Amino acid sequence: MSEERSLNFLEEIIEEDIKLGKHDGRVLTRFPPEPNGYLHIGHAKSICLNFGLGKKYHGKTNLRFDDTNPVTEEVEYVESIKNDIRWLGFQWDKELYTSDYFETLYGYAVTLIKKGFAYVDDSTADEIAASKGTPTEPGTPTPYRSRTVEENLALFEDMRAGKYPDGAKVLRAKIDLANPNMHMRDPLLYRIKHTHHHRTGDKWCIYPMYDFAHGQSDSIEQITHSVCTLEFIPHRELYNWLIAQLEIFPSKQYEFARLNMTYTVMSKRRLLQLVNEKHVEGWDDPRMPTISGLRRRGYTPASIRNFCDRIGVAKRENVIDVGLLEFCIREDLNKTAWRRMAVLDPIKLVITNYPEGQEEVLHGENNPEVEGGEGGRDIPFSRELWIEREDFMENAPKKFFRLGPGLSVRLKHAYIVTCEDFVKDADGNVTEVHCSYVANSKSGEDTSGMKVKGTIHWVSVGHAKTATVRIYDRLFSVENPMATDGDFKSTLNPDSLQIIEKAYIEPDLAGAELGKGYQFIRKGYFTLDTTSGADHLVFNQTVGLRDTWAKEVKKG
RNA sequence: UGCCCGAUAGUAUAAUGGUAGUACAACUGAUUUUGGUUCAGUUUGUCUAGGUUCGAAUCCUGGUCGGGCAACCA
Repeated sequence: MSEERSLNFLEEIIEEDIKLGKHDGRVLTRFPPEPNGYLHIGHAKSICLNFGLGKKYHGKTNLRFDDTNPVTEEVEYVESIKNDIRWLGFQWDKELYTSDYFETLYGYAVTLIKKGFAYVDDSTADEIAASKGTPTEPGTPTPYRSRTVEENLALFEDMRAGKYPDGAKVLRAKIDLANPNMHMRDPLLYRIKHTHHHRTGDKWCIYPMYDFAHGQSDSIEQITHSVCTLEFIPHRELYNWLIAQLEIFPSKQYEFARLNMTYTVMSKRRLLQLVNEKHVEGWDDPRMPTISGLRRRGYTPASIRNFCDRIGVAKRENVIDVGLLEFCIREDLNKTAWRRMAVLDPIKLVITNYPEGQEEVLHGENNPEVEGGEGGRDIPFSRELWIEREDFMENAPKKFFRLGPGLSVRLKHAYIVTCEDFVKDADGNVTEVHCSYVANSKSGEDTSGMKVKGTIHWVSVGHAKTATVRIYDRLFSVENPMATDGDFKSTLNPDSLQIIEKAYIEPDLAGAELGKGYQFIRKGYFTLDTTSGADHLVFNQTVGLRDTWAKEVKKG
């Protein structure tokens, strides 16, 4: 631990604050999701950041649901969000809801009205938009801007009492219609929505806007460092203005660049679209960049935390290569996944000089990366085996270290075999490969002195179990689906899911556990799908192994 | 056209006036009973023009490029 890791800009700010004795050195952050969708890998970045900051500086982190818009929010989302955060390995200090502060927020609004800093406006949405002017032209006041404090107080009370229909009136801050920052041109504070809220039920028919809820909630909780994404930068002036007028705890807002990743989209709105239009199975489809999707795909919490650590935190717009995420999960699984053999695209291999009916039990370690191999399992061996179709070539090039007429390979954990013949069907497809084995070449007791370049995996025909295996590829076929001219969905990768109905797996895999990662030797990392059952195993591919041979072939 | 934010290898991210470093990617080689892993090595970078300074990625000025801002969304 000699290398001192450099600080990101937020850590620098916090360390400076601590040095200056701000808030007596206290650090309190928060993660503020709106319960209107599932969490994705971009949220994971924010979660790791906020909880990480809290932990690093001996502070705490609240989980606060930003539930000010009952139209889109649901309890289902609340539960999934809590589950995902826990699964990622973080524990919040307090579980809070902006809706818990509705009464306080209402009081704040009254305070603002009394100070002459807010008014009730009867204009329509279009009228208000027009009255705000444009970035280059100042706005103009609506006829309601000059209402008296008493009038505003009474009207606002009536709004709360439900005397007006949706959209009839809003409460606006009275700031500056000519401000170069559009967010300061009398922003909306409250709107009328006669909608059932997932927590407050029908108690309220007016709901605060983000700008009149977020900063105030931060302040109520005495959040010291309120970290959000770049698009809120222009809101910061308003955030500070409201806190100053209300004379409440001065939380401070800081902004960092959200995560973008190649070959996917990263907004709840678009992910919801993919779900609703059935381009994927659901929020937890293994191709989705959601936490639940990654979990079902076989990603581990550690690999995601590690990823968030490596991508860094800055204010520059960025697009992370999805290859880095894949590197992180391979790095983790290589050290932890138990090795097993599975043949996904089978052809039969017959060992012509191995006695019919003979069987033997071989041994394979669970994990060669660990001293002692973490134990092992028995692997039945016999005369007829399934091997991978791609491990045989009729006319093999020089660098093909697998089977072909006259070529020898090692069968993993077993014997060296030499190909002598093969059988084709009427269509010219190879159906069987005939080999002879070298009896004294058995793994662990090889006295043959033979050296072969290649080792291939296999499964005994008579002992094999079957499973459905799902192979996943990137959801989109272009790096940036949003950069396309038309609909981003036109760049969906039609081959993002390949289902192998009948793969042959070694018998031990029948006892595979949900949530555990396995390496199918030479193929990749796999995990049991949530829909898998004892009578019908279903595996999802988490990620393939690095494949330098495929690269070689591609190069020609 | 107003305001705001940003710009360092292909992608990210450090260097806080003093040797441009790290990770991923790419490439070469070694090892290997996984064409995996591991190990060794190579290639590639400060947007631009001025200025300040003994010295600038860093400070200043102008420009260029990218992003954001005019939801009764957050």
